Amino acid sequence: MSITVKDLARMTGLSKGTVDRVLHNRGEVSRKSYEKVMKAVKESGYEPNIYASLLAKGSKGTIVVLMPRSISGEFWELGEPGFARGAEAAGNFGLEVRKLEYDQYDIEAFRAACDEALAMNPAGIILPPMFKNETFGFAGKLQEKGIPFIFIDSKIECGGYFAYYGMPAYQSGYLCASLLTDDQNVKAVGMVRILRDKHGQSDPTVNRREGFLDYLSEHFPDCKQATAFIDPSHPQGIDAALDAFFAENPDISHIAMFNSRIHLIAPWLEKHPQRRFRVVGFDNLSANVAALKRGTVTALITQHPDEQLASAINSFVNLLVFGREPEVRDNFMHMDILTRYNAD
Amino acid sequence: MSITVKDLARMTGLSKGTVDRVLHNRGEVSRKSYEKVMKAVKESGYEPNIYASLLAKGSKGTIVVLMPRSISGEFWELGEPGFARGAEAAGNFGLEVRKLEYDQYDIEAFRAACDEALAMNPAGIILPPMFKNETFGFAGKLQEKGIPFIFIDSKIECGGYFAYYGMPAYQSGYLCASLLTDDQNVKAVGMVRILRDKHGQSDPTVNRREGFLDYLSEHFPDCKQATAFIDPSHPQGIDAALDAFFAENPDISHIAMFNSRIHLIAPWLEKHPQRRFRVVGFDNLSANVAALKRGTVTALITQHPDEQLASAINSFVNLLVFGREPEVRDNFMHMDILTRYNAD
DNA sequence: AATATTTCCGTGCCCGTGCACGGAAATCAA
DNA sequence: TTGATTTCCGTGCACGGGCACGGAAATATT
Repeated sequence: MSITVKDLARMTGLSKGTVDRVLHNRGEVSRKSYEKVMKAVKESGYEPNIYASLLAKGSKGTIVVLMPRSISGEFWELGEPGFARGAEAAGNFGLEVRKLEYDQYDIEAFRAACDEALAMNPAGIILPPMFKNETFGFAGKLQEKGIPFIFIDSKIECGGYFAYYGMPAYQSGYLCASLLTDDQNVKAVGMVRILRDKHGQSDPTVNRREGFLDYLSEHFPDCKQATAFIDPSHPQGIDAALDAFFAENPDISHIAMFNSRIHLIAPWLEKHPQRRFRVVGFDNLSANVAALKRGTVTALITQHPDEQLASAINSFVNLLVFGREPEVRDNFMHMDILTRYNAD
Repeated sequence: MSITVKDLARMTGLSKGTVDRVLHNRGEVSRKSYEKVMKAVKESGYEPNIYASLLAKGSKGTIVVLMPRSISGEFWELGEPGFARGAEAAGNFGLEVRKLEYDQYDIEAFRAACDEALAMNPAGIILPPMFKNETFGFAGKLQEKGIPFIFIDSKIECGGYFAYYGMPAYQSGYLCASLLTDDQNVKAVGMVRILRDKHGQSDPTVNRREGFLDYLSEHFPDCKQATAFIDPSHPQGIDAALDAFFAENPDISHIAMFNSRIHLIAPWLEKHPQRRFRVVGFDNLSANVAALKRGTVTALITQHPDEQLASAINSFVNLLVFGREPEVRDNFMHMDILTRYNAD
C-alpha cells in the first residue's frame, strides 16, 4: 500500500540506513546519494509511518507553554482545561507538554521563565506576549535557535512567529457596544477601568475599547461617555470609587468593562438595585458567570483561552509529528455571547 | 519504563503468545492461565502500546456515520466540517470513518442505509434518530450484535446507546425567547412554522417551542402569540402566506422560528422595511448568516452539528483505540449566540 | 607503495504488538 | 498400548523506522 523506507532503498539501489540518514539530515552521505534519495522521496510521495517512528523513538520532544500563573478566579485559569486537553492529545503522539508559569506582574519572573524555557531545549514554545519588549527579545533568540513559537491571546508584530491564536479584540469591543446598547438609544455609558501602576493596560483591552468607542460614535454620536477607575489591589476602595462615580453621573444606565474583571463591580451594583443597569463584560470567569446568572450582568463576551491553547498545541502536533504546516498563521477564535440562559 | 506483554509473560511464567490470547479474548487458553494473566494485568496496570498495536495491525476498524444527505444550504451541511475533522483525527489512529447518506424525508432510504451500515460490520455507528420507530428497531439490532452507537442532534429513549451529543433543545427555546424580547415589554410575537405533510416536526423543534412558550408565559403572560405556516416545497407561496399573516396581525413586531430555515422569511421582511421586526432564528446556515449580516435577522442561536459529529467520532476513537469509556453519556454542546458583529 | 585517515555505506538489532504455525501435553477411542 | 483428537501453549516472523557498529572504498599522508 504505502511506500516505506525499504522501498526507497530498493528504488535508489542504496540501503535502508543510507536513506534514513538522508531523511534525517544526519550527514555521512555523498552528494550523489543524497540527491538520488531526495528525488525518490519526491517522486514516490513517501510519508513516514508515525507509529513506527513513535515506537522506535519513544518521544518526539517537548512543547513548553509559557504563561502567567493560573490563579483561581483569574483570567488565565480559563486556559487550564485547554492545556489539559492539548497535553493529552499531544501525549498520544509522543509529545510532552510542559507548563512554565510566572507572575504576570513581575517582569523578572517572565525573564527567568524565558531562560528556563530555552534551557529545556524545547521543540516548540507557546506564549502570550505579556511584556512586549521582553517578548520581542525572546522571539529573536528563538528564531536564532530555530525553535518555532506560537503566540496566543495577543500578538506582537515580529517576524518569525509560527502561528497566532487569539480573539479579534477590536471587533469584540464593537460587539460589546452593540450588545450593551442593543440598538436602543442610549444617553450615557460608563466604562470601568483598572488602575494600573506599573505596566500599562494589555493590548487586547486597549483594542476592545477602541472598537467599543467606534461603535458608539458611529451609532450614537451624542452618547455621553464617562470612565471610572478602580484599584483591585485595594478591594475596599472599589465601593467608594463607584459611589463617587455614579453620584457624579446619575444618568448612566449602561456599563462596560474591557478586561475580565466585571465581577468586581457586581457587589456595588447589587447594593443599589433601584438603579437598573445594562452591563456587559468579558470572559467566563466563575465569578462573572455567577453575576450573570444573578442577573447583575447582562451579557459576557468570551474568548476561550482554553481553545486557543488547545489549538496552539494541536498546531504543534501537526508540525512536529505529521510535518504539516498550518494554512493560516493568524487564527481568530469565535467570540461567544453568554447570557444567563446559555451560561450552562 | 512502562510494562509490556513480555513483562506480563515473565511475571506469569507463560509466553508472549498466551498472554496475547488472553488480552484479546481469543480462547485456546486454560482457565488457570487466563486468571494468572488477568491478575498480572490488574496488578501491573498494563496498558498496551497503541503505536506498536497500530503498526502491527494496520486498521482498527470502521466507524459508520449515518446521516441525512448534506444538501447545500440545508442544516446537515453544517455537519460536514466536523465529519472531516473527525475522520482525519480518527484516521491518525487507524480508524476509518465512512459516511452513509440518505434522504431525510424518505423512510425507506433510511431503512436501506441502516441495512447497509450493518452489512459493513462496523466498529461503531453514529446517527441522528431521524425516524423514531425505525431507529428504535435499529438500535435493538445493534445491541444484539454488540455494536456501540452514538446519537447526535437528538436522542430517543432506548437503552444501550453509548453516548449522546446534542443541544439542550428546551433551553435553547428559552434562550430564544429571552433574546427576542430582550426583557423589553412585548405585545405580540409571531412564530413561523413549516408545513409538513408526511412526518411530524422533529423533536428538537418541538422542545424549542416549548421552552420558548414557557419563557413568554413566565415573563410576559399577556403577550399575544400567533403562528404562521409556510411550505418550503412551494417557495412562491411563502410571500403570500406571510402577507396574509402580517396583515392579520399588524401588531406583531417580534418573530421567531424554531428550525434552521429563518432565511426563508428574509425576502419578505426585506420587502417591507417600513415594518421593523426583531427576528431570532437557529443555526448558522450561510443564508441565515447572510440575513444576519444584512440586519434582517437580529440573532441566531447555533448548535454546531459539526462539533457534535467531531465529538462523537472522537468518543469512538477513545473507546476503540484507547479503551477509554466516556464519563458522561449525555453531552450537551454550547449554544452560541450570533449577531451581525460576531458572525465572522 | 604502504600506511593512515576520512568519507561513505550496509547489516542487523531494537521498539511492542499481532498472529500464524507447529508442536507438546492431555484426553479420548480402539 | 497404540493411535486419533482435542486442548493448550511457545516460537518466530512481520509491521516500519531509528540508530549503533563495523567495515569497504576513497582520499590523504609518509
